[in-house]
Amino acid sequence: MKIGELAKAAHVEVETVRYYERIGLLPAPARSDNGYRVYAGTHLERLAFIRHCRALDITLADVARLLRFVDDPAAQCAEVNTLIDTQLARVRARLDSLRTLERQLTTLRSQCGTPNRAAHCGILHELEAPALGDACVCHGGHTD
Amino acid sequence: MKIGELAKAAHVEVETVRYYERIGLLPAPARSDNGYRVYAGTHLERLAFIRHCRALDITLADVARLLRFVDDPAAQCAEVNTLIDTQLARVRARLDSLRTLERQLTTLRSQCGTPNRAAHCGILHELEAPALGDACVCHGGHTD
DNA sequence: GCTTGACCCTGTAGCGGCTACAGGGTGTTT
DNA sequence: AAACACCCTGTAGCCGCTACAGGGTCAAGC
Repeated sequence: MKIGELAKAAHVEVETVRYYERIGLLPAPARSDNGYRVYAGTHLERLAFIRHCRALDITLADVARLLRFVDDPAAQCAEVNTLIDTQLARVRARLDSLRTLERQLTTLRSQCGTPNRAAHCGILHELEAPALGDACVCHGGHTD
Repeated sequence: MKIGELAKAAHVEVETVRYYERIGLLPAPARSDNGYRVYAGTHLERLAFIRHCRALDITLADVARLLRFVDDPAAQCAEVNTLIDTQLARVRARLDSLRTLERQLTTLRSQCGTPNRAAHCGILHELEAPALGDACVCHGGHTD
């Protein structure tokens, strides 16, 4: 399998495959006489594993950690649980902050009904508010 | 006001202030005899404006656009509304995808009750599944 | 046999939004 | 006079790719 075929099979860009090799996530494959990379089925499996993790927004550093378990089936997998838990906590924290952000932006948006001169624009006015030490509609009572 | 004082007042790193100047968001201030930057109140206002926008996760490119309205109070502010709407749409899209992600990770996490050998770890097993063309618990029936 | 086009190679730079140095100068305090 | 906090410029690093530039290789069609 050449790199283009591998990439297509895994729905990944060719450059991404080379990138994963460069950072050591994907082992360097054999080369044919002309210098082209030649991949085996195990490479596709590993690449699919990586992409599956990435679809779950797991960092490449954590993917590397998970791959160590793939490579060492006899190891205890407690760290795998911890890693998924941490990832879940990260996602939930980000969810919380995005929910807050949504509220803030909605409130901010409601400050401008009909477009106006910038000088009287409710949105710009609110964005400027904390600069003057006032409270703003989007960030509750405090100016941060 | 020296850069350290400005930074402290706006709860920003000194490097960030210099960075904003370098990319043209913050106008270059006057310099004192020793070459130190000397800031006026308007700089603090502008910096607070930028940070307020950043707290709302508005990109620096969009902040630059907003600042143009601050600088030109006679302009029509319709673009401001559009910009906030776009930002809100971005946040909501990200919220959707994070909610999906949370479900997927929760399902994945449930695959491992008690830590085990990696060879029998339900989580690793599920992460490997699509590599073998099987369905995985986290991504529904299809293999992505 | 010569061109076209699709593919492959290496190496490097860019994205955003900072952050962190290195290697220097300045200014106040002890 | 030394210690320390602050300031300066310039550059490189973070993440996870993506996009070149500048080449080589190979099969198909004329």
